[in-house]
Amino acid sequence: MARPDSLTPLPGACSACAVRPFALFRAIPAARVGEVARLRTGVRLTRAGEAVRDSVFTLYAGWMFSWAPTADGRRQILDFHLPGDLVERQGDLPEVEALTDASFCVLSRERMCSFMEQEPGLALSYAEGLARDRARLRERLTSLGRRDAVSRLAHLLLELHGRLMARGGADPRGAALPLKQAHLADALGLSVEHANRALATLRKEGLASLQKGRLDILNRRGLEEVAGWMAPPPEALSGATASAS
Amino acid sequence: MARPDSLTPLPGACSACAVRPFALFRAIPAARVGEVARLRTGVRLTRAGEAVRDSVFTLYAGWMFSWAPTADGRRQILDFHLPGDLVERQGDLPEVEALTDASFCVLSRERMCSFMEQEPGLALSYAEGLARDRARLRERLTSLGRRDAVSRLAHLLLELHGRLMARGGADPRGAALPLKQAHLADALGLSVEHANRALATLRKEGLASLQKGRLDILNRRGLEEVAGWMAPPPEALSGATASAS
DNA sequence: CGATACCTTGATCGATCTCAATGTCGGTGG
DNA sequence: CCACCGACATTGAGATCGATCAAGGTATCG
Repeated sequence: MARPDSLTPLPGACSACAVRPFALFRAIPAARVGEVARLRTGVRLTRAGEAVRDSVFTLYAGWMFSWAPTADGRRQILDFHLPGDLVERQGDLPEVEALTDASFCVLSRERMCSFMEQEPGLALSYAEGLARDRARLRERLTSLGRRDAVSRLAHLLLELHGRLMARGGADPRGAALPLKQAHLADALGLSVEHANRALATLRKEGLASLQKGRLDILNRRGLEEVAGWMAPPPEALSGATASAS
Repeated sequence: MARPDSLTPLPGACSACAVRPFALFRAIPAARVGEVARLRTGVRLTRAGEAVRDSVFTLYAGWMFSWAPTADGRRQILDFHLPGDLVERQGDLPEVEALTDASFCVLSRERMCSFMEQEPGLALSYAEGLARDRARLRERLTSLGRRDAVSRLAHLLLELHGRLMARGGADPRGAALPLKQAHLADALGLSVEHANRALATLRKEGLASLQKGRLDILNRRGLEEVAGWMAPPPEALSGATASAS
């Protein structure tokens, strides 16, 4: 049931890392990848549902999500993390939890900083990732502020599908999504019951269906329509450096 | 009525720039600030309510905001920009509009990028700004997802007050806020009428009042209480470089 | 003085929440 | 094999928060 690769041991050498083309270190020329290994303080495995306490790491396999608690004890999911993503926590926030079994490379914040000071390409790659995060958060903010439940849901499904496509983790008809309805609800600012009804609406309209961890896109055009989707723009300031999208 | 300094001519030399301590270029040692001037392609003035089309600039005086249109023609305000902020647009989005009369320094994206490649401190400073934006967006996302109207409003007022305090633009009792209720509504995902009622609630409870462009914080503790406020955490990955907060 | 922009208030409507069941399915122990 | 259990999904009914619609009110400015 867990993704086959989530607990696979990581390659020892970063040069062989399967997610590097999508990760922070894509910016480092192949010849110098050896130095990257020295930023790493360890490799970890974690089980679905566990909290992750490391403060800087690259997710290698599996999914995670970041969330913030509210005063009344509920939570808001801030972002989902896919293989290759750099995840960062400062102090206690945000909380990061493994959505599936997962493995990741812990990095030394200190060594990263000094490496970035010698290697502007790395700093720019880091900035590029932040700019992407920002763009995604802006899109979500627009959803929560101005779109109704069905539209929000459609939007999130398209976003996740797009991110998976970009790393070869999906085909155009759908993808594996290990989300429970509770995660959708917490990401979209809805109650679980209403998230369920929104999902049912998409299914009844023949637009998309999410069942048993599998997303099926039944009518892409229609789904984009209800989402009020606009194609994501190219890249941020660091666009000059950008490569894969 | 407009802020006195919004249309004041900018100093010719970046070394004399009043907002540099809060801006992207705070990272550049004083001795090298001369080179910064070469990144600048021009200085602009704009009137309140006008759209700004330049794609990278540092706001010098006045306020702006970024927003995204929705499919049904409404809008979501994504962020407010204060003097010293770096503002960036890619392609058409987000839209940026001047909230007050404003003046700003337009930068060459191309020259910025190449300068960052020689000057990692600048790239890190850029990243620091992005990380701050992200933190703010996360907080807003939590508001829109999980807090009610009054709490959202209290949160936004505290956030803006904090940002102004950090640059010496406010005292602990309040600050000048050139926002109309329509801006609050569009930032908080509310109707104007409901934003008005939320504001009235804060006033009636003796927590805060916003009138004629002036925010008064009447009961900070109480305001933080209804906001579900948690003190903002220190800095991001680039924290090693961080200076003022 | 009138016009315009902004704020305020009230009444009604509707989307979403809450609460309370019920259903489904995969596992687990007897 | 079956009974039960826990986690998750689904459905229904009623309560709420905030949207919408419709007037006014107020202030500023030409």
